[in-house]
Amino acid sequence: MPVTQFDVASIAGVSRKTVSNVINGYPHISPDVITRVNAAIAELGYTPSRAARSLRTGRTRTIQLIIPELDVSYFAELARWVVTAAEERQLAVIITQTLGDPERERRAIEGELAEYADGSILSPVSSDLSTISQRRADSPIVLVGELAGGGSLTHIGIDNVAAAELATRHLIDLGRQRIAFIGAQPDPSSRMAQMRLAGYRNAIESAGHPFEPGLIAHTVGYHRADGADAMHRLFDSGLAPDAVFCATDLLAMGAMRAARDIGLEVPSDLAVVGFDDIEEGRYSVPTLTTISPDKRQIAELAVTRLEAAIDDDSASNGSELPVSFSLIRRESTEEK
Amino acid sequence: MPVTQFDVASIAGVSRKTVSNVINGYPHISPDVITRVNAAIAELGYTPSRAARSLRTGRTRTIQLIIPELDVSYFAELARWVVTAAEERQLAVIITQTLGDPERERRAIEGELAEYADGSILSPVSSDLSTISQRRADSPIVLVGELAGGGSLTHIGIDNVAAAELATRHLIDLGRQRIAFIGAQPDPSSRMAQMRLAGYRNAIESAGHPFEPGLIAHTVGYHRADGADAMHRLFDSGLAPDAVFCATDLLAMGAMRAARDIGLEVPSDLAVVGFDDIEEGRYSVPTLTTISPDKRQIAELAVTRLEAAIDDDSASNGSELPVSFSLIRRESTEEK
DNA sequence: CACGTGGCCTGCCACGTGGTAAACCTGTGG
DNA sequence: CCACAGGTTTACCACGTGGCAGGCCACGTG
Repeated sequence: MPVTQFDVASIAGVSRKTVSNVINGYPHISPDVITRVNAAIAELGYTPSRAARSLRTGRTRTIQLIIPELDVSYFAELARWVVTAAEERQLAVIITQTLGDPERERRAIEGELAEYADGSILSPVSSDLSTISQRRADSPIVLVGELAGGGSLTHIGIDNVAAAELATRHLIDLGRQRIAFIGAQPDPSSRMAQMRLAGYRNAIESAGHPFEPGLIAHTVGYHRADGADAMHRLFDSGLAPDAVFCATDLLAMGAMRAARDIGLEVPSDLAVVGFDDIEEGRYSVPTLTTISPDKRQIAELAVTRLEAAIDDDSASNGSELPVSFSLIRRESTEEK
Repeated sequence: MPVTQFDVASIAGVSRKTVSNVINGYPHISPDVITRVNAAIAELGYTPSRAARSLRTGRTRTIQLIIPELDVSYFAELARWVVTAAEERQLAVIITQTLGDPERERRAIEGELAEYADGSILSPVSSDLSTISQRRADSPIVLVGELAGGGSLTHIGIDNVAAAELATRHLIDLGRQRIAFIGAQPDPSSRMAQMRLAGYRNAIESAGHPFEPGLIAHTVGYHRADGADAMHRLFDSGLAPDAVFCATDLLAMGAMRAARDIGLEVPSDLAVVGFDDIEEGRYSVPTLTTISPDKRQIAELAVTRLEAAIDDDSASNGSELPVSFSLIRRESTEEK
């Protein structure tokens, strides 16, 4: 049987409401009563009922984090900082995985949990934004990931096109001639892949290189295995790239592993650049040059903006919050 | 303004309670009413209030997963499967990070969230079990990780001593003579480190090797950086190990990276075995031999047992559920 | 002395739901 | 034609909390 404010009140010798007032910091309470109530709370180990409080106030102090997969390093690191930032603000975090499935994503956005949570942070996969902004639930949503504009939603993320361009130009500056791209998606709804590919293409073409479709390797997902597969296919095609820009660090890890199996030396035979700056790339052999988005900042901003939108409904206007990024040079693109 | 059963009822032309009955599958309802109520629910997009339902029933269908750090691969993978298993059972998962801090761990176990959640899955760090079993909150707890017996709590995990012994014996069987251990902890409350060290020692001594304290490298944590530090220290000590068993895969990754920086070849100069079988080790250069606990099984068992303990209070007796493990041989311990 | 004034505390209500038990309706047998 | 049974629907209550408004008391002022 849970301890309620009634129990505390009877021990402290006050009314139940006074206990509530003490807990909520109501200004006009005598120091004596405050002491007695707090003592009773401590004695009984009273904990407010989250359910009752939520029912009364309409707030749950819970947010939902919707990501594709928790064990993909980028999302794990992002989740770490989201949970950390939320804890500082006394918010609980419910994590929902979409597994890249649009239907799961839709349920996460429109379902019971979205209604329960005060707000959601969504790392979208494939949903077009129209679905999102037309949903019934009225709790705010903050989008993290690609800065896909247009909607009435707040977006937080780096400029993917510019970042991909920077990464590719780095390879061009190294003097590489045949620069491949790993991680293109046949599905045009994957904005992330589209934007990173666009950045790659910009850099290639503005450097006067020809854009060769044969150097674009499509992948099913963004895991290590996909990167390894793509690398093997690129090699088998006979086009013999001397550099590759991978849409994610995990793809790059798989690609580097495959390169080694093929007998290519990284970076001398093949320079590799990734995207995400997961910790793994700081210790891999060789260490991985990559685009580093400030994940901690993304998480902090997302939680901060969400909290603002929760406290003040009008704050949920669709703003774009750019986050800084940088190119981290490591062994995988050292000069020959 | 949220849609409630009243709104549904007025559209369907029935009482509010009938709506509740339809939702909860009460047996005696005319097909006509069921149809009308369901139509009204769909029309309004009604979603039951989690808060009100929780207040009434005392159940939240939410569990808490308490782990040290979400971005440590082992926990990320474990969390993935916990969330997956929970979703199948319509349970929401709140993730709390302890960051290895006993105080945070205590709060997670005794605090408001533990009370709110129907139960918690805890990957303990340093708390002695007495604290846990004497807590006030009465929601069940399932421990995952080392099988630290004794308490009245359910434990799920592999036999750490036997697993560590198997890993170390593998190095012995390779003919290695000076086998180091990375990941010992000065704090004796870290059962995980103690058990894996004990297994290492068992294997060393039963093979007739001397147990050399100089080959035991202590670490502050279990991250890649700690492994790298430890490797450098081992090398600087002049003891020149020809093999090392690391308490976690991340330590092994750091150790392998440091070995390379030092100029040691893995596995020829130094064989390395890890523990956890994180995906990274399947693609690293070299790939990592490791102890593979069945993380998916651990997660499934944890969620299953927790659900059982929730539905039936008597099921929360302290049982020990062993999980299978195996040694995965990879490049880091290939024959010279 | 009477009357505010303001600090302190309390009673009442509603949030949305599910359990309990009673009311209703329909058809059947005496 | 009435009583009864069983299926169907409903009224009432409680879960634990915070907002609101009002009551009580001591003190200072006219």
